[in-house]
Amino acid sequence: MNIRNFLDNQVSQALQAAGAKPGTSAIVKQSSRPEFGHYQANGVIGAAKQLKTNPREFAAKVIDNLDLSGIAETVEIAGPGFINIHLSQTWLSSLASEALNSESLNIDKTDKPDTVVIDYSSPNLAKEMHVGHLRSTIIGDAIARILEFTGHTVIRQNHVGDWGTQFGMLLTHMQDIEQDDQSLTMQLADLEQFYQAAKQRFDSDADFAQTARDNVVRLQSGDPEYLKLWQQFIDISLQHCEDIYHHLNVLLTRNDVMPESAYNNDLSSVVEDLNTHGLLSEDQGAQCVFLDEFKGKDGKIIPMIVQKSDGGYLYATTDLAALRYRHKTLDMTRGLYVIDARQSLHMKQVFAVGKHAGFVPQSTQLEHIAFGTMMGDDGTPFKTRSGGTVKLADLLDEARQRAFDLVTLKNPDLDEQNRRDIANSVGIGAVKYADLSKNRTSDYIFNWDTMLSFEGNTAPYLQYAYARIQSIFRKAGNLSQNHAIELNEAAEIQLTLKLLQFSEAIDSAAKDSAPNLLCNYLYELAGQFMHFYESCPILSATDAIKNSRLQLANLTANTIRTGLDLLGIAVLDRM
RNA sequence: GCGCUUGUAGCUCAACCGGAUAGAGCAUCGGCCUUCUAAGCCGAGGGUUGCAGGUUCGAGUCCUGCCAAGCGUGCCA
Repeated sequence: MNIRNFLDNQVSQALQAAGAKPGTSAIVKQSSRPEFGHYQANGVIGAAKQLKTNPREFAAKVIDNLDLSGIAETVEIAGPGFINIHLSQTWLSSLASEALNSESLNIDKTDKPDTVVIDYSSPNLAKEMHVGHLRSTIIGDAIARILEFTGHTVIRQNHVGDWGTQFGMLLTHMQDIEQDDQSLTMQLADLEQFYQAAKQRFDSDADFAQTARDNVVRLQSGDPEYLKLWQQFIDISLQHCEDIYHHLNVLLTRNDVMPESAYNNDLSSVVEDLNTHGLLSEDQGAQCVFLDEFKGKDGKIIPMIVQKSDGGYLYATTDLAALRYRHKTLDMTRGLYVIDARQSLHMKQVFAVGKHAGFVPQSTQLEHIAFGTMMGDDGTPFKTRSGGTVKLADLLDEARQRAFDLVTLKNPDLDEQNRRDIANSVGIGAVKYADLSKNRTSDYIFNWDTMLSFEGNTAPYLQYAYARIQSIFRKAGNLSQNHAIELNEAAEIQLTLKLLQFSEAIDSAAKDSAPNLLCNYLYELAGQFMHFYESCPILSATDAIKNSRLQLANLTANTIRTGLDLLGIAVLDRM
């Protein structure tokens, strides 16, 4: 049940019954201030303007056509012609009971399910995952979970980079130390160092460099020995990724991996298809697509190059092949690409060329879910103190360690294993939430102290609210189900209303692929709960009130758990 | 040159197809632990929403022009 949508429908119908043009929307929103009720309709004024009538008089006519008996306590005209709706407390409490008795918290599934292909994480397997992969991985994972929850068919695609010239260098280095199996396993345990070692040989040893280049050709021509070596390297690198995904509580598995190399055999036909559609033109030896829509004020068109003058293909070609595959084989109706904002021109080109070439129908909804760069305190891209890239594994270790220190400080009596477990959820949750709670389009400043202060709008705040509720339940003993919810105190009403708005938060997060909207909601919910917790004692209240408040606490816990789960963040019974 | 993105409190960020008095957290200051976990709660101060115009009942939000920053822009991904 999405209350906003429900009221919007009701008021919109009344609006049209009162004489507004068909299709006029009531624009119902949550009220901006408590004295304006629970919801306000903003569309009446504009509709009255269109009809050239007095907004307040028109609003009265709309109310005459609006029947919210049993739902609204009062419906009133305010200001220049707003309609303020105060919901009935009995309606709110009955909705809360319904949510409590529903598996899905009474959240509606979409009536227009899409097959959404979501491309996220997509690291390059030549190196170890670093902080540059963090945002795509956790934002994409949250969006995938949210869309799945709202009833869409979600197909995850981890478009890993497993092909390219660096592999010649890596495999050659690997081959040289393969004789000693033990040593190889050890060296591959740190892929970053392995890459650096191979790179150093490549740069300083001309013979090695030549062998590496020859080996790229051997690999690409399908030499079985080299393919075997390559497969071995890829397996190990993927295992590194899976370890990270596991620690991060990200749902990607090996089944979701659809590597670049999988499209190798499609690339030439992509170029042929473009030619068939008359999109291809040769320029300075390269095969290009020039589209008018990429023409600037200066009259120049930025082309998309799909084949180099030496005959090699580019990532644009691979992306087009992937697009075609996602339509033909996966039946995608909506495609989301959770990729760095710097690729926005590239994504626009892929989408435009893909549609012109008929790789996907015009109706397919293709979206670049862009996000900003992760910055350090100084406003430059996030690096280690010595200027190197930060390995994701190290970053997560630090988060867990810092959280462990804090848990130990706050709760020294818990045994160590317990504190480790709590620290894992708190540390990882804090890292993810800090990112997810921000509007993804702007650059993101990563700061340990802000993130792991564990105060204010952070994952631990939400986890703490949940842990407090669990503590109450432990003390309350058996929880009687299905007890009536009585709303008397302002804090109870506000909490209930907020609980019932979970559906609205999920819908807006799904619509805009914006997990931060869900974060905002959960933070406000936890805040409402904290307020309720302080002002409405539960266990010491009389039975009727105690049971009622326990129901509210229970629904709050279910909502926080579900909401955090959609973000890929765990809850804790104690912390 | 052209294009994309961003500019809101000292700092990090919100503000839901334009809505009523622009909200939080951190930091600062002041209160609250014999009462369900103080990782909490209550309160105070802090703003010309980069600048200038425009559109209208109403603009942080839309349009135009400037300013500033970042990124991208034919054979890396």
